[in-house]
Amino acid sequence: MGKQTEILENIFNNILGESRVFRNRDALRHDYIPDYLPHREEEIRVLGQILGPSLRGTPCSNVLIYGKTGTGKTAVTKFVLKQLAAKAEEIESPLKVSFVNCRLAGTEYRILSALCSSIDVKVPFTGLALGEVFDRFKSALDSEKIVLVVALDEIDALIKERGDILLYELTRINESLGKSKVSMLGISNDLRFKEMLDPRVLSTLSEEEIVFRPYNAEELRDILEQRAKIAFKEGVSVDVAIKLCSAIAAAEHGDARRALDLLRVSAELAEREGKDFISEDHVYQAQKRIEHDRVVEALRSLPTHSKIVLLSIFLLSRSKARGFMTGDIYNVYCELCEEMGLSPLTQRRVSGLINELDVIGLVNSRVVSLGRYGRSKKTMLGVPSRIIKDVLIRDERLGSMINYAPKYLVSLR
DNA sequence: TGTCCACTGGAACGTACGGCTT
DNA sequence: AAGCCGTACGTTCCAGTGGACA
Repeated sequence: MGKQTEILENIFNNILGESRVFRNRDALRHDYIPDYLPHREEEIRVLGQILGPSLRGTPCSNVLIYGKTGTGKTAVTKFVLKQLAAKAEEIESPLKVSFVNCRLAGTEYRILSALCSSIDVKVPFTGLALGEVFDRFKSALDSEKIVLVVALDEIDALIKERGDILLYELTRINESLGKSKVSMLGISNDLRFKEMLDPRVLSTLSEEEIVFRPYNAEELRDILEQRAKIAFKEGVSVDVAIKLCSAIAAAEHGDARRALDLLRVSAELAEREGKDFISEDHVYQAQKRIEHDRVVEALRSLPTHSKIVLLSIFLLSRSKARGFMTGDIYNVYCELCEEMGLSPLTQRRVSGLINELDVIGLVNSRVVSLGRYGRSKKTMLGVPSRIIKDVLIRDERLGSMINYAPKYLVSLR
């Protein structure tokens, strides 16, 4: 066996073999649903009471669930739905449940097709008119008696870009249904979501409301401790790490997802070092690591023109100025495009791309007024320029432009 | 006090695409 | 095969605007 083969063999064996730290790594993933959710007894009880009637074959009230990310909305909902479905099977009730993440689904079409597949209706990936899919959904529902509980996770994503036509249709579906009934459960982490909604939809949808408060540090600690028991081997010392992880996450938004990620990555770092304890230092390293990975990933998956816009801002930020007007960015952008033999997008579009970069957090921009000199957006990098350079320099087309000196910049002085 | 800059951001529209129905 | 559909990504057009300057 050659030396290199041996090295790889070792690495693989290490990964496949027994971990010194983990017993069940999945327990730290945020999509893992434990059989007990600490500090959410009340929410589970209330949701159970609301959905309960559906077991008897009568439709239940529609519910709106609010709360910031990582407050357990999705976990509680999935937990309750799972038990509901199990109970329904036990007593042979005509109840079906369907859970759709609107943001992941992406489009109205795919949301509808997910709903269809939950009642065993096959629809093609694309090609059908929305109305056609909706009709199939309805007629399949009414072909037998079904009580369908539909959970729409991240429902705000559906409204924001597409308006509430689909939601409107869904809330009114019961009126045209004979035997079957549909109940809806909307989950949103945007509290302003209600304002964007058609009042008619809102009143039907929010017959009941549940608000999920963020977890505080102690509650987060309980959650982490519970998961740690499942995830880690006995004898692995994690108490310090758990304390720190929950403190950090509590200081941010009380986000359990964040806390779990932190703990998992810290543990992976410890594991890689061959340690059987997780230190505070591991947690701090993990914090940096998570942020770094997030940025790198966001950066890499950017479309070409967004990258060029970002590169323009990067090049501009080499001058000492702090924050750049859209006009300046656009000029540099056009120059880069020409240099690379690409036709530039319009300024309107670039302005939109800057907004998108702002949303991801790669840049920070705000609208400022310069009085006589107009009104524009002032934009600066939102992440260390080092990272941007490191990623862009590896880019096939953009790598060579990283040291380009824009003529426009020179002409400014 | 009004003017007017340099944009912003909404809205309507165009085009390309994959993939269905008929 | 033709025709239609939803989606993604752009363009074109334009009304609206905060505040420095005359």
